[in-house]
Amino acid sequence: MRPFEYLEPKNLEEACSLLSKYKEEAKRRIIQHAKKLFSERGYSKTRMIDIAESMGVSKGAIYQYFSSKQDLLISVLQAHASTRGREVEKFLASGNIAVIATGEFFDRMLALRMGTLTLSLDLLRDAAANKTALHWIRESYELWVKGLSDIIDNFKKNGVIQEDVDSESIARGILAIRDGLYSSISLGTDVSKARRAWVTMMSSLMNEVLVDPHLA
Amino acid sequence: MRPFEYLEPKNLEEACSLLSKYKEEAKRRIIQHAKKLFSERGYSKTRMIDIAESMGVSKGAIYQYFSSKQDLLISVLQAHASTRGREVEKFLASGNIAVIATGEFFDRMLALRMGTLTLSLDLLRDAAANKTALHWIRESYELWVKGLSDIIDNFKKNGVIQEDVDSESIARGILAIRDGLYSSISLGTDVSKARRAWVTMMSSLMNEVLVDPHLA
Amino acid sequence: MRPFEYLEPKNLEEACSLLSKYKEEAKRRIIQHAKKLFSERGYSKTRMIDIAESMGVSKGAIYQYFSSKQDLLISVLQAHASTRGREVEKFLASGNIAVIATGEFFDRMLALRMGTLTLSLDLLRDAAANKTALHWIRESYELWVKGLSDIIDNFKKNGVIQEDVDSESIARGILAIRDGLYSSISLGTDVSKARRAWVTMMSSLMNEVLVDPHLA
Amino acid sequence: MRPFEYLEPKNLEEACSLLSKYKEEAKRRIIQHAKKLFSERGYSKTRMIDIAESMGVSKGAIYQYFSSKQDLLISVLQAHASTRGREVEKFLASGNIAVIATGEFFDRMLALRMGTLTLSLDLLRDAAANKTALHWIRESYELWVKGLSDIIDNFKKNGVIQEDVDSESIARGILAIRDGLYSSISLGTDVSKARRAWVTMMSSLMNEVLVDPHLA
DNA sequence: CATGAATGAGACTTCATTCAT
DNA sequence: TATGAATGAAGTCTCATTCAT
Repeated sequence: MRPFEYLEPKNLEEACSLLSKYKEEAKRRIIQHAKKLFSERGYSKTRMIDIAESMGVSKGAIYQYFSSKQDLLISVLQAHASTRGREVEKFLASGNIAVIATGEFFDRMLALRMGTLTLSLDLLRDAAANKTALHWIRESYELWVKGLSDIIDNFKKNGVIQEDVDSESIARGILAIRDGLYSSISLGTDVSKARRAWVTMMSSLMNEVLVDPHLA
Repeated sequence: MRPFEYLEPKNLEEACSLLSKYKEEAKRRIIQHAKKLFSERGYSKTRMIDIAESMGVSKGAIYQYFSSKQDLLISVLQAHASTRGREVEKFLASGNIAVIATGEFFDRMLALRMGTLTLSLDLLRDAAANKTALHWIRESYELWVKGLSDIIDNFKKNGVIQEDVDSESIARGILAIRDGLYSSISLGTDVSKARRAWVTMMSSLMNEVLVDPHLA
Repeated sequence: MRPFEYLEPKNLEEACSLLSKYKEEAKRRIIQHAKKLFSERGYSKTRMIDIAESMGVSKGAIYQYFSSKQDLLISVLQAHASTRGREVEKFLASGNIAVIATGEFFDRMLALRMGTLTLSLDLLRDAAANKTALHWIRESYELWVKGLSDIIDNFKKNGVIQEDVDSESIARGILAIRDGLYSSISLGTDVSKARRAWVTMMSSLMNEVLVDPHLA
Repeated sequence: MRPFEYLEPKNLEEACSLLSKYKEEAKRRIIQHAKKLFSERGYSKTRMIDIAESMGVSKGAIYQYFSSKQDLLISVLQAHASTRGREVEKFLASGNIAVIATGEFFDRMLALRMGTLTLSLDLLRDAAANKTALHWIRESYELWVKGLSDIIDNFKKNGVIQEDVDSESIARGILAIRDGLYSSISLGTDVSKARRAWVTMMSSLMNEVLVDPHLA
């Protein structure tokens, strides 16, 4: 069985194009399934055959696209990092800082973060993982910090946030609450309780840092 | 080689007592070393021989004290849970809420938390782990939440903290920041940056919840 | 290397059929080799690698067909039990009771019995073996007893054997001689001496139980 | 704990004597317990600690008397062989051949034979066992054959048994029935059924070989 | 002489990876 | 390109044996 649907090409050019697309899509699907399983069970406890079976293909098929399990992990993380880049952009797009203190915001963010933490920690402990992948993880975390800091700085310039707040520390604090609450959810905490904690903490924070807390 | 030093007994009674203590101590030391490695490398990636070699004994020796790797993990977690209980007590003993917003407090807490997060997530994904262990982890987390909530409630009664704050949500938020910052440290963030973020976040929070913020 | 020869399929249907046959045959061959070694060396002293090497494959290959050494033993016994069923049928097919007292009969029977005794005793002592396997062994032994008893009863009806003989006891006695002589052969007794003992004992028995001993 | 009771010596000579006796007895007890377990569970599946625990001593104690598990097995078999010699003697002491065809005789014989067969087969398959032990087993089996043959020959001389019977074959046949019935009992056959088969077979045989079958 | 903690060779089993089809 | 049987390195666990006490 093929990991991605096969379309009948009409000529050589289209055949090449379809093949290329096919391979692209096949890789994407493998990464998608691998990410799901790595996040759920952890890297070591996920077998290549688990990934293959979750897609309905054979083990061998995966090796057509990835040279090893390590390579697949790296690809999963790469894909993750680029997704994150887009997450940050979306985050930046939001015009009003106060939305951060809402339950909706929490839910949306949670969905994006899902699985990332365990994935990152797994790779981190894998001695065999190459330096590049490690670098991506760290860099992508700092990307978040930087992105959030910049937003805060922007709001400072616009007079929405007070001049004297430590943007980077606030950014790190917000991300920490996100990750900490996510971990607690992994450990069994109700999402509703975590959401409430988020709203409470963010509301307090907004009260402190906003020039005009009435906006929050 | 013995995993724990041998002390010369003076009589039969003392010999028996020493033997018992010896086994106790041997178990404790194995748990200690296992905890360190499980935390650093993860459960799957830590081999029994790694633990044995880190203690300077053979792998067979470990099996005198623990029937399997799983059993050892459970014991590590049990030991962890009981340690946590004591942590909560110490935490409760601190009289002044405002110390929470200090770097010293952060450092002390970090030391206690070291290794817990990764350990917990690892077990969580280990399908073979028994329900009891899972229960301990969740329970011990909720113990923290409860302990912290109670402290906050106490301060409310004493008029130190405002009546209308949501104690549980604040407690969850504080623990989330702790865990999130710890994770970021695992991922490579400087401890100093994490500490600054902690102090910033906690100071803001104190300003919000304390009746008389000047105390903070 | 494959444990069983590969045959070129002519079409898809045949390919599927061959694949299925291939796996069937592979299992059969593993069982065959395992049976030989278990019988010769005993279950405990036969390593999985011994079986694999005796077939010219790697030990991993065996685990594609059997989930554990225990599982393989069970399968060996199952195969044995079904073979025995066929033995009993062949035995029943023989029309003349007197052939039982011949050396040829002994040789043929010995070949069928080869390996069974030690195999059975081995399993019997293996506490981990499941009840089902134990049941098979016992049942297949009683199948022999029943089969032989029925033959004797038939000969009683036909007036060949005297009415007052205890069919079941005679059946058990005959099987006991068979097994006892086989054991002695295992312990080093010459086959020729065992064969002579068989003929002597069976001739005596026939003289006793036949209505007209001249037939013997 | 000591494997054999300790008696207070009164002088040096007595001390030496007691020590010697003590060691003798300790060996005897170990052999006794080892024989029981080897027979029940088989050599491979019996652990040194099982033997030690069945006696209430430590593993180390056994190594004071036997250099290895193999050595212990050899000793068990040696002890067995010498016991057998005495069995044969007792057998010879019985004056009346016809008692052989009784249930009492069967029961007595069964008790003596218990465990021997599996023990012998176990050693036989143990490649590491030395040639001497193998020789003992075979020799002791032939000792039985010879002993029984001699008795039959004696009865021939006394005119109790017919002159033309093949003593050795009859002897082998009788031993085969004994061993075969014992095996069947191991496999789950009722002792009562086995006993009845024995009596039936032996009665038939006596009828054939005795000069005056009325004695039987 | 007895003990039992420690050792380490060796067995079973898993699973990433290869490769013939 | 897809398949899945075969491979074999590597990990867990057992247990005979040693040896300090």
